[in-house]
Amino acid sequence: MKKEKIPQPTIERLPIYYRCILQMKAEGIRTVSSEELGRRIGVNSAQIRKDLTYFGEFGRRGIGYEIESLIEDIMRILGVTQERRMLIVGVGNLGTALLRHRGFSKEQFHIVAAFDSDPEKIGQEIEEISVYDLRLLDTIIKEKDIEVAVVTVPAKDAQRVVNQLVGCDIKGILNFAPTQVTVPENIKLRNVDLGVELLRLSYHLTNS
Amino acid sequence: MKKEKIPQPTIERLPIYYRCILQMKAEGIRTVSSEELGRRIGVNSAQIRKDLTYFGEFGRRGIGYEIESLIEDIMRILGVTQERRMLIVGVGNLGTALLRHRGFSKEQFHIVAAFDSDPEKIGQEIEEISVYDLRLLDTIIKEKDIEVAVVTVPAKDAQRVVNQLVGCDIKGILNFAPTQVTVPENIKLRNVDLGVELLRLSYHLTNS
DNA sequence: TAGATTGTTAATCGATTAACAATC
DNA sequence: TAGATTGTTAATCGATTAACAATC
Repeated sequence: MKKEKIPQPTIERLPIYYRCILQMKAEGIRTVSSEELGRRIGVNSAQIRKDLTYFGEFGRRGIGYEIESLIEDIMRILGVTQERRMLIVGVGNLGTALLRHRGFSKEQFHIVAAFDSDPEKIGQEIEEISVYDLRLLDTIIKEKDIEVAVVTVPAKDAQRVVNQLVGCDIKGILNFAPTQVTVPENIKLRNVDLGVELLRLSYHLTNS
Repeated sequence: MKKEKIPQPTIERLPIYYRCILQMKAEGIRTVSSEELGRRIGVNSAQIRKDLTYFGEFGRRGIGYEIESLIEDIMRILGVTQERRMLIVGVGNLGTALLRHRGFSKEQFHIVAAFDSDPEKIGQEIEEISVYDLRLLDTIIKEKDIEVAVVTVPAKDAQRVVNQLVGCDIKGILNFAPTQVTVPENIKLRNVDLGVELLRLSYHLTNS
């Protein structure tokens, strides 16, 4: 689909660029050079130019990048233009917070269903989103045409839930459970592990 | 303090190794080879051996690594042995979830105070942790000898709060606010941005 | 034209990995 | 001794960055 392989670090940085230029737009700025953008984000300006040219030529020599159009271009690259329906498995503290969190279920991602196996929680509504029995996963995913799953279950249940999701043809998973899970390579998996982040912080606090 | 510079990717991986061998210990496994550990985590075995030898010689040729002692060694490297007192600024959905989240405030990190500027929230207790007026930040940090701050305030307030924290001699910050904040270089900062993770997932879903 | 800044090449830097002597 | 696996070197791979022609 693409001519040249995009380096993983480039992909990791793109959303950061996107966030930064959105903020600049809000500040009323119209145009930005790679130099200025790099300064704000803390990366080399050549890096930014190179990252962007993997996807096209978005700047004007002597001028810089027009913010309005760069936003549109990066939106297209990231696929932000396409709406995506999302579910949450595990309506504990974190899951509930993410359900309530305005801004998590915003932009293109919409949480449309929640799941738990606790009978106390099943049937509840949180922010107008129904909590379903985990056993209905397959039915509801098909019914509501859901592509993405957020996993906020305890570590011990994570792999089982992920297996279930994979079986239901979910395309992407954002895993918050503090454990390594595996998926077939056609499924996109991203891990967000708060404990691991604390350990990394701990390392830096200890060794400096 | 260290002879050789430790590569950043090595530091990022160490907590992953730690998590994995903790789990193996729980499974009753006594010894592991770099080959087996690499297979579980999904990295090359030479990578693991190299990462570990930045810090010492922990294995035995022909045998592998003894899990019990490797855990102790990595704990020491990560500084997990040292208890650290932590606060949360911003008692919204996410902040409250983290306060309640058993396991976040476990191991060496203990949440000992929470802060907000909303009079409705100030004075409350969540999981036996008091919510203080943000203006008391300096006093309480000194009083309770707090080193680490978790920031869960809205994006627009993040930089101001971070500046306040820096002024109070906080040593490390875990920032959940979806915005780029800057700190002096002697302060350790880690960003966890859920929105950015969703954007990265979006990229992979769109381009594949 | 002069100044600014991109897109791109090529050099540099750094991280990963294959290979193997050391050794359990 | 034979087999396994580490620690470490050196080769490979890939990412970052300096430099500059193109061009606004």
